[in-house]
Amino acid sequence: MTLAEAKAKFIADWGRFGTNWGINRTMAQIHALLLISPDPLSADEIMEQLSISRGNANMNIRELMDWGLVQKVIRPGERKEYFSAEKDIWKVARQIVKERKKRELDLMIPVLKELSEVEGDKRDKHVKTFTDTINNIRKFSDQADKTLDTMIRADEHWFLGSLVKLFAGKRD
Amino acid sequence: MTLAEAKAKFIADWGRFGTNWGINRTMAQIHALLLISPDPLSADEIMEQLSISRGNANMNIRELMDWGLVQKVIRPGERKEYFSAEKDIWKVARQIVKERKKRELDLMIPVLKELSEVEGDKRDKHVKTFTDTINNIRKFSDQADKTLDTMIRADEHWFLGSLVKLFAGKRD
DNA sequence: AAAAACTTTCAATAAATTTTGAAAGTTCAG
DNA sequence: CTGAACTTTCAAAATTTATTGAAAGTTTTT
Repeated sequence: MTLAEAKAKFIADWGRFGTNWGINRTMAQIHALLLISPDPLSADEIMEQLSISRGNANMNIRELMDWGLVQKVIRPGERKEYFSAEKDIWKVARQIVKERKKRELDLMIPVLKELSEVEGDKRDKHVKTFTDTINNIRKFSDQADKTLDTMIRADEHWFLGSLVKLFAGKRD
Repeated sequence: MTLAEAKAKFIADWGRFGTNWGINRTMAQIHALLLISPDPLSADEIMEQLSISRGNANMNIRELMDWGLVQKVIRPGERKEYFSAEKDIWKVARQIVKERKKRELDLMIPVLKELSEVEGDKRDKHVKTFTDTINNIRKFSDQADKTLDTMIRADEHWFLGSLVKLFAGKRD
């Protein structure tokens, strides 16, 4: 496989992968392109390489910056803005965990608390099943909240490795 | 908040949440409905409670069964099929991890291997950045593969709890 | 201050995904 | 077998999401 073929395949696959995770295809493709580019790229280069419009490129680059996965690079003496992606996948993973936690789990926890305070007679099985389920989800979420905070703080090359050892040790 | 209000809110929230994860709204809503139902529900009851069509209900129930999150319940002497969801969220989480791993990570690992074998001179920075990035992702994926397998095998109420202790201990 | 170089916005359009519902299929009791 | 009860399929329609591109906005140079 030539480099050009491999690049094209990686961009396509990463894009497809992204859509499974609620990320739009173009955003994932721009990310893929920047991950494999040795130097920062301008919006024009991204538009050209992915055959997308200026508006689309601009919007998705901004989104990637909001996620903390891409940075703007200004070259002295040049008007144009360039963009580069963090290439260390452990940092990328940590950043994604951090953002998703902030955007999802942190918003859900107070909602679950509110739902757990539903009125009604606990002897009614409908009430009981509801509160039991919500409380079960709350316990899980609270645990996940703490765990993810720890992972986010952990040293990059460390967290999954240690996790493996932990589980492996317990099992033997 | 009354039970009816709480149920409606939970179903709506769980549905919205699902769409962030590449799961369709209806599928997540059916799951939510079954999670809080003390007894199994028939397709007709699901259709009615969520105001959705028969085809939609059928399709998404089947998908939930494919994911191993919902089971068919046959009541002796009745023609109609009923459905119930696993209510233990730790089991639900494990099942989701297991399925996503199977559907995504297990497919991606061989692709990464193929991509890492790209031809070209390593002294070319384009080739170097490409292979370095792919290899970085491969290492991450291989680690994640092992870690997730361990998590999937772990006893239900255990894995995140122990994980938290590990991280907490390390930190202090 | 005007033009040039570039970035951002957003209404219109296109594409992808989801939903519907009627028809076809299946199973079973009589 | 036949019909009733139920489930599945799938093409068409509706909805949601993503993309375009031209116009507006901004910053820098002359």
